[in-house]
Formats: sequence, structure tokens, C-alpha cells
Amino acid sequence: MIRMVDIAKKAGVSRTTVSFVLNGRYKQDMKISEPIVRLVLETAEEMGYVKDENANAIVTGKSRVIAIISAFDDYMMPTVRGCMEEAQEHGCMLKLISLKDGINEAIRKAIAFRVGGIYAIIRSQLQKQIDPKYLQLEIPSIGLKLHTGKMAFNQIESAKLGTEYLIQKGHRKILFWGLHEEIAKERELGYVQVMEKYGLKPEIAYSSRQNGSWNIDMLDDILKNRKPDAIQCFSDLLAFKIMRECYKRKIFIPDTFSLMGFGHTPASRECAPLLATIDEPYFETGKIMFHQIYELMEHGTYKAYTPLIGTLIPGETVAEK
Amino acid sequence: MIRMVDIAKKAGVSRTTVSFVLNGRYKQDMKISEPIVRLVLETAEEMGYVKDENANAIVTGKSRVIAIISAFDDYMMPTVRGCMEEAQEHGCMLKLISLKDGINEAIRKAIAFRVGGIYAIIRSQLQKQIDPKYLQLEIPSIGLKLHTGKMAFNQIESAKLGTEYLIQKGHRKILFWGLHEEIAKERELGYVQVMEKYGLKPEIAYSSRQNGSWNIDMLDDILKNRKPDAIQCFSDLLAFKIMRECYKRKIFIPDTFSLMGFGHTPASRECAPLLATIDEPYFETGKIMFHQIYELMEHGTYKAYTPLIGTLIPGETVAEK
DNA sequence: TTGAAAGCGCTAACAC
DNA sequence: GTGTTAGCGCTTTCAA
Repeated sequence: MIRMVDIAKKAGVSRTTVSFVLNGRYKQDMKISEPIVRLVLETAEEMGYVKDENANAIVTGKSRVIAIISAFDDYMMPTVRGCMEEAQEHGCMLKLISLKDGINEAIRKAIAFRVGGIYAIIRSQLQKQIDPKYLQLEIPSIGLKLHTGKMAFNQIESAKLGTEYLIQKGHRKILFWGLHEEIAKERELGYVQVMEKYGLKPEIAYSSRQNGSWNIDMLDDILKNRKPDAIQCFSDLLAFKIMRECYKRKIFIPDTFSLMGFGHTPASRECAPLLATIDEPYFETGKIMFHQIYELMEHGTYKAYTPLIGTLIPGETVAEK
Repeated sequence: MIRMVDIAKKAGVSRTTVSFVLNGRYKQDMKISEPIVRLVLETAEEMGYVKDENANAIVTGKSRVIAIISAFDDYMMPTVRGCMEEAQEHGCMLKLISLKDGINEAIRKAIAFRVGGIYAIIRSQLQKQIDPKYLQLEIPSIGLKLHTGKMAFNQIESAKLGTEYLIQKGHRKILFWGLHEEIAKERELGYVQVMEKYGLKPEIAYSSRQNGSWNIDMLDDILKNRKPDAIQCFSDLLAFKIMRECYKRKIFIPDTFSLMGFGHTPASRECAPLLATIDEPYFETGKIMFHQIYELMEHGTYKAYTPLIGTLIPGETVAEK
């Protein structure tokens, strides 16, 4: 591996000169003659010099590495990619740390590598387990303290898009199929607000959790008795369950009723018929994550970003009425 | 950040002693008294000492960081997770480098951080673009040189599982729907071998690429004239396309014909009806990736692993005949 | 403009 | 068993 001294030797200048040139400091403090600057730059290039960022970090005490601590569920790749690409744009790198050995061990690993910042995407349940000594860390972090680091996404406004779309397509009797859980409730709120805005009566059905999935036993009752024009689901996954049940019963969508999901999950792009849904901007979210932690690293503070609003993805499950 | 000297001072011993104790070297070369060992260990623990891995890497010239270079497509999260978890098991960390700025810039970044190893998951197209100077790198790497780093997966044997399953379910007239491309051809081979083993006549249809997807215009002809009991697709994505076309025509699956995919993509777990398919072990693949690069880092060589065979995922698209 | 020298946190050879 | 010392690749202060 070629070092600064090697360049200095070959170019016939001192190590300091090389350092100054390579760090662009010749423009400010130090005035180094144009030809020498060029000579050094060319020699470095020609020798294939690549600065050792670790040595650099040790001496400056500043690292451009950001640790992401998370369970890295399958759907998170776009988020990670967004964060990573934005990081690279700013000369930073991402180090991934899994929660496999617990949150405290994960933090320890981040410290061991003296990362410049930590972004944790973890449940508040885990936040509570963090060893207090890690909460007054010298390393800038987001997501370790309770109720920080929630990814910025406006559930309410995003859900509204779906309801607006259904109404615009001529549906009036729209049922929201939700869950008694925080995020589902926010989406429900968006639905209710739009319905009321149009003077329509909100109708809501709730599933309960049933070993990892949700129970949709009331489907037959809903279709036979409540007969909605359209069903807006709090999530794509629920919509898929409904689609499967309908397929079994040979009930066609959107012939019998229109269907709207939420999430724009990979399956919504492949299923038959293609599911109308709301895209959650995971990639953009990753970018924002980076900007937050970067601001914190650079200026010691970060501003809460305006939560993102999703995008309506029209599909084949919504009929024109 | 607390350092070794701080421990030495507090414990009243020398820096060397601390270093030896903390690196477990007191067991071999140096004999350090039991009470001192304990004293040092306790002091370190109590002061919340975390060794600086970067400083360590600089002086030993060995880094336990592995760079993964890839486009990080959405489906790759399980692979990354498998690799990461296995890495952590062995005290290593993963650094992700995107291909956003090109393969050479990605390699440069890996070098800049003096990573211990590089695993690139890139197309041979990109491998050809690599600056030759990076091919005689001092850093152990897999996937940079042409035709290395292919993830270990036995397409042929995995595809066989699907055909065997269809036959076992009573199907005889099975059509393989493939593509004139390498991986699809391997899967086709598996199908052909099983068909011949049972004395059945292989029948194959080929799609051609059509702006990013595949054309399935021959579907009607196949259903009307060739009338297969079952169709085995070279990939889930093709199966989904077929399912969508059938839905439009109100042709039911598996009533009219059985359908088998390949890949166990997220959509296959949600679509109506649930698609029978072959699981590609991405998580396991990630683990193997780690072991390969780790072996290379530790012993300068790695053995080709026996390619993994997928797992049959029964679904609702295959009927009992 | 340039060079010498100290220092970042750590390892390791060597003498005590 | 323990302390001294040099050195890893880099930055940065201070003189020249």
C-alpha cells in the first residue's frame, strides 16, 4: 500500500507538502507553488495513492463512517440504499450492524470502530434496554433515545390519497378496513377526514391479530350485507388476504368491489389484478435519514424533516364507476 | 473516549500490561499474575473501555471489516443480513459500498478504508470495466475477477424439485416456459432431466424480452392448442404475468392448469392463489459469502462451496390430479 | 513555502 | 512480570 512518504520521496518534496496539497490546504493557510501542487497531484495519481481513512480518522478524531443499527427486515433494502447513496454523495460510508447480539453489543461495535455517527432503527422496546452509559455517548446518534429516529412519513396525508382516488373514480360507499394499532389508526384518520370532506359516511371494519396475521372472518358479512363499492385497506398485506379469499369464492375484483391497499409492497406490483396502493417512499426515507445524522455530525443539531407523503399507485383493483 | 493509558494509570500498571491482558496474550508469551489480570479486566470494564479497532487495524495491518460492493437490489436484504450476521459471529463488520459512482470508485473506497476483504456481487459486464491496477490488489477479494463470486446456487437441481412435485401431484403433460438466457436454460435442463427420467416428453415454450419484461403472447395458443396439465415457469415473475392474463380471461388456476414458479419472491407469498415455487436460499447464500471471503482473508484461499439447492414451496397453484 | 517534530491509540520487540 | 521504546500512516504546530 503506497503512503504519503512514498509520494514525497518520488516527487522530491516533504511529507508535509504532500499532506497539504492532498488536503487542499494549499488554497487557504499555506501557499504552495502551482507547479509543486501539480507535481504532487500527478505523482499521487500515477502511483495510485489512496489515502488511509482510518489513520486519518484516528488523528483528526473525525470519522466519516455512519453505523446503521437495525434488524434489517426484508423491506429495508431501499431505505439502506437511499441512505448509502446519499452518504456516498457526501463522502461518507455506511457500516451495518445487526441486532443479532442485542442492542448494547451493537452500540459497542459502533464505538469500537469510532464511527462518526449512529442511526438506529429500532423499536421503543429496544430503546428501553439500552445501557444508560451509552445514552451520553460522545458519538452523535439518532434513534437510541426514546421516541427519536422515527422515520418521517405522513400516514394521514398519504392515506387520504387513496380515499380521494376512490371517490374520484366514482365510489361513494367506501369501507376502511383497519386495525386497532397506531399506524393503522393514523391511516384511518386520513380516510375519515376525506369522507367527511365529501359529506360521505365513514364505515370502518377492524381485524384483530391472529397468530402473526389478521383475521378477516367478517369478509362474507361485509360483502353480503354492507355491500361497499370499495374497500380501502390499512395495508397491502390485508388487501392480499382479501384477494385470496375472493379468489377462492370466485368473487372478482374490481367487478364486485374496488380494492385499495397501502404500502406498494413488491407483491402489489405482481399480483392479479395489480393492486392500487400508496407508495411508501423508502428510498427517500433513507436519504433523509442520512441528512439528519449528517447534520447532527456536522453541526451538532438536526431539524425534523417534514414527513414525506406517499404516492398514489393506480392499479387494476379500482373500477371506474 | 477512554484509552489504554487511562486504564493503566487507574490500575497502576503499565500500558503494555494492559495491552497484553486485553489481547489475551498473557496466556501465551507473557505470564501475568492472576490478580493483575483480574484487576486490569475489571478496571477496563468499569471504565467502559472499548478498544479502538481502527488504531488496532493500522498497527497490525489487519482489518476485520469486509466491504460488500453491489447494486443492492431490493431482493438482496436477506443476503446482506446472512452475511452480516455470520460476520458478526466472527467479530467482523460489513461496510456497504454502492455502485452508484462506478465499480472503480467503489473499489477505491474499499481501499481508502483499508478493509480486510472485498466481496463484489456484480455482473461480468462490470467486472470487465475494472481498472487492471485493482486486480492485483493486496486486499483479498472475491467477485472482482471475471467469473468469480457467483453466488453458489444449483439451478438445475433446484428446478428438478418443481418438476418432481408436479409429477408427484399427478401431472404428465408439463410445459416448461423458459427464456433463451443462461440461468433460465439451467432450470430448463433440470426440468428436461426429470421429464426424461419419467419417460415423459419435455415441451418447452420461450418468451422473448420485451421492454424489461417478457412477452407471453403465446399464452392463448398454449392453453387452447397445447393444453398442458401444468406449466413450470423459469421464474416467479413470469408466473405472475401468466396469472394476471388468466385473471383477465377468468381462467382459474389450478382449475384449468397448474402453475409453478421459481424464486419464492415476496409476491409468491401473497398472491391469489399462493404460488407454488422454489425458494432460493438468499440468507444462506449470504452466510456462505462471508465464509468464503473470511477463509480467503485468514488462509489466503477459499474452497468453492457445494452450490445450494432450493426448497420446494407448495402453494395453491398446483392441483392434485 | 517547506521541513522537523510531536502526537493520535494502539502493538510488539527488547531489556530490566 | 513489567516498563521503555519504536513504529503504523496520518495531521498539524512551529521554525526556518
